[in-house]
Parts: sequence; structure tokens; C-alpha cells
Amino acid sequence: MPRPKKTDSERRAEVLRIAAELFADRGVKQTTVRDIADAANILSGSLYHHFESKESMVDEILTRFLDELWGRYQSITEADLGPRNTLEAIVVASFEAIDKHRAEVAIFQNDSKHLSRFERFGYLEERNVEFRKLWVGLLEDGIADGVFRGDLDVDLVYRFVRDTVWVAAHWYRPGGPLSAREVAEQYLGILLDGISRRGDG
Amino acid sequence: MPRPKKTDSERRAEVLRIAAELFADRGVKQTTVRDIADAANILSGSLYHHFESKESMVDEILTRFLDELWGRYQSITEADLGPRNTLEAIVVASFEAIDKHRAEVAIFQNDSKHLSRFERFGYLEERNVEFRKLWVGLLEDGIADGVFRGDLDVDLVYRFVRDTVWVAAHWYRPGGPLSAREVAEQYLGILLDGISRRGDG
DNA sequence: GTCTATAAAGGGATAGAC
DNA sequence: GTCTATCCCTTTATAGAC
Repeated sequence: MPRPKKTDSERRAEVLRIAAELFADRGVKQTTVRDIADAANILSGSLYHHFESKESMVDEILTRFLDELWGRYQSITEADLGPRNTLEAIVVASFEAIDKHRAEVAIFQNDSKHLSRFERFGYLEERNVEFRKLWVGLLEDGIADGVFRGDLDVDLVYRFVRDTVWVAAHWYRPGGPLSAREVAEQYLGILLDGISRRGDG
Repeated sequence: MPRPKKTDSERRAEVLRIAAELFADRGVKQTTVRDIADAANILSGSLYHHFESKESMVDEILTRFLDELWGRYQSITEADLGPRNTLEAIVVASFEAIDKHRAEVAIFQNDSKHLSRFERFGYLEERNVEFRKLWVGLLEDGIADGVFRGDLDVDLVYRFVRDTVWVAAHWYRPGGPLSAREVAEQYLGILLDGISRRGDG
């Protein structure tokens, strides 16, 4: 029978979750180990029983998140739904990621640029390259198939889509007035058809 | 005849410009006064001849930029061009702001949330409220006039537009392959009409 | 206007007791 | 697993010489 007291690994996971929230809200650099310790109700020295360094906390948070997200994207593209349905599924999956892992998305978005200067975080740039390939390929396929407009600058569209999706992590709150799926649908409505009223209706 | 040597105020402006670039690229907190001094080829103590503090540098950069931008927006809305033309003009003006003041836009986008916690930077939140009013009003007018779709969530559209426009400061480079106006036009094409190929063409 | 020198506070990390 | 105590480096800012 398990002890009622929290195990080491449960406590560890809890501390990492607390750290992720702080990193997301204030930025990694602005969050001190003392901030994390305070929020976890221990002293800063005690953190080092669980983690090697503050850097390793960030690393663990981002690695786990990006592996999961990329796996999700992979399973969507492997389903061969065609450009339009694939795009919709990727967007929905992205908003679901914001819903489930808001802190991780915010950290990825805010601190990637700075972190990827360090060798340890080289995988951030690698992931970005993979994401870009996925999106640009998707847009090009769609244009070739005639489902997307032929006059699009795919690189520009890619950047707009990527940024607009991820930036929602700044204001989206799980349990708020809009579900992840509702936000995704409004967003796809704008991306696919624009905000103008159609001439015929 | 002016002296060939740089005047105090010229040097001051130069240092402030250098600081803005560093703040934009690394974030305000991650940029140390020594970084700024190094880039300006002086020692850190010498900065305090020109400025009261690092904070006051940021303050000056943002105040000046936001005053100019808001003035530009005001003159557009006062021209009464109707919702669609006003929206286009505001978007173009925003991309021109990125073109002319890339560093300032990046600082505003990256550090506003953190800075606005301090009383000194309360105006950041005030400006955000004004921007929001402008955009939401514009979208509501457009829906009432029948130029924008009636099923839009104006708050959501506002956030998408705001974020997508400003986030371009992260990748846009003056003198690159695309001019500010070209980016604005591509962007307006997506926002107004979507990326789908129309049924009739 | 910039430098030398340094104060004062903040921040990451460690050693060993409990 | 957490605390006490502390080291050492970084960072902002100041005082006064040149």
C-alpha cells in the first residue's frame, strides 16, 4: 500500500509544473530559482535535490512538449487526408496543444530564440526547421491541387499561420468562454475564407 | 560652423539607438548595461552621464514610439474612409511602423507584459486599451455596414490581427526581399479573402 | 564625455546538518 | 526531501578623477 506522503517523483513533477507556469508568465530569465522555490514552498537550495540546474528544468519541459507535439503532427500527416483537411487538423491539434500545455507553448514561443543560442537547446532550431517543412509542403501541395490560391507567398503564409496560432497561448485560458476547438474554427474561418462578406451572400 | 565632433545629444541619440537594437534582439532584462556600453564602445559607468537608468532608456524608447504610432492611427481614423479602407490603412501603417521602427515594435511586443507591472510603464496598458477600442470599433462598424462577415467574434479577430501584424517584427528585415507595403498587401489578401481558392476562379 | 574604482543587491549553485 | 549557511559571480548604479 502506497504511503500517503508524496513520493519523490510526484513532488518532482509538481515542482516542474510550477516552474513551467512561472517560466511562461515571466520568461525563463526573469524567473529566479528563488521564485520557483517560493511558489513550491521550499527553499531554493532544495530544488537542487530534484534538478541539476534551472537550465535542465527548462530543457526537460521543452523536450517533452516538443516530442509530444511532433508525434501528434506526424500521425496527422501520415493519415493522408489531403492538403485542406490536413491543414485543418494541424491547426486544431495546435490549439489543443495550447489548451493542454499552455505554459510549454508560451515558453517555446517566448524563449526559443534566446535559448537556441546554447548548444544544449539546439533541438529547438531543428524542430523549427521540421515545422517549417511541414507547413510549406502542405501549402505547396494545396496550391498544386487547386484548393489554395496560386498567388500566395508560401513562406509568408507559413510565418503568419505559425505566429498567429502560437501567439494565442498569450491570451487563451482553458475553461474560458471559448474552447480550443471553437477558437480553431473561428481561426480557420478567417484563414481559409477571410473576414470579408462574400459578394454572393 | 558646427564642430566635426559629435555633440552630447547626438551621442545620446546614438547610444539610445544601439540600446534599442539590443533590447529588441535579447529582451530588456537579458540586456545588461555592460552590453549596451560595449556596443557603444564606452564603459558602463559612462552611460549614466546620458541616462538616469537602464529603465529610463526603455521608457524613452517606448514613449516616443507609441506617441508617434498613435498619432498616425488617429490621423487615419479621422479621415473617415469607411471600415474597409480604414482597416487597410491601419494595417499598412502598422507594417510601415515595423519597417521604420523594428526594434521599438519588438520591445513593445516582447516586454510590454512584464514592464506594465511597474507604475512607470502604466501607459503601455493604456495604449493597449486604446488600440483595442480602435480595432473592435472598426470591426463592428464593418459588420454593421455589411462589408465584414456577420459571424465574426470581433474580440477574437482583434487579437488575431494585432498579434499577426506585430509578430512580423520578429522576422521582417528592412531591405529584405519584401517591402513593408508588399507584406501588408499579402497580409490583407489573407485577412480579407482567405487562402482558399474561390469557387468561381 | 569617458574612465577608474567600487558599493550594494541579486542570482545560481553547493556542502553538510537534520 | 528540506533547511541552514554561504560562496562566487553578475549586474545596476555611484563618486570622483581626468
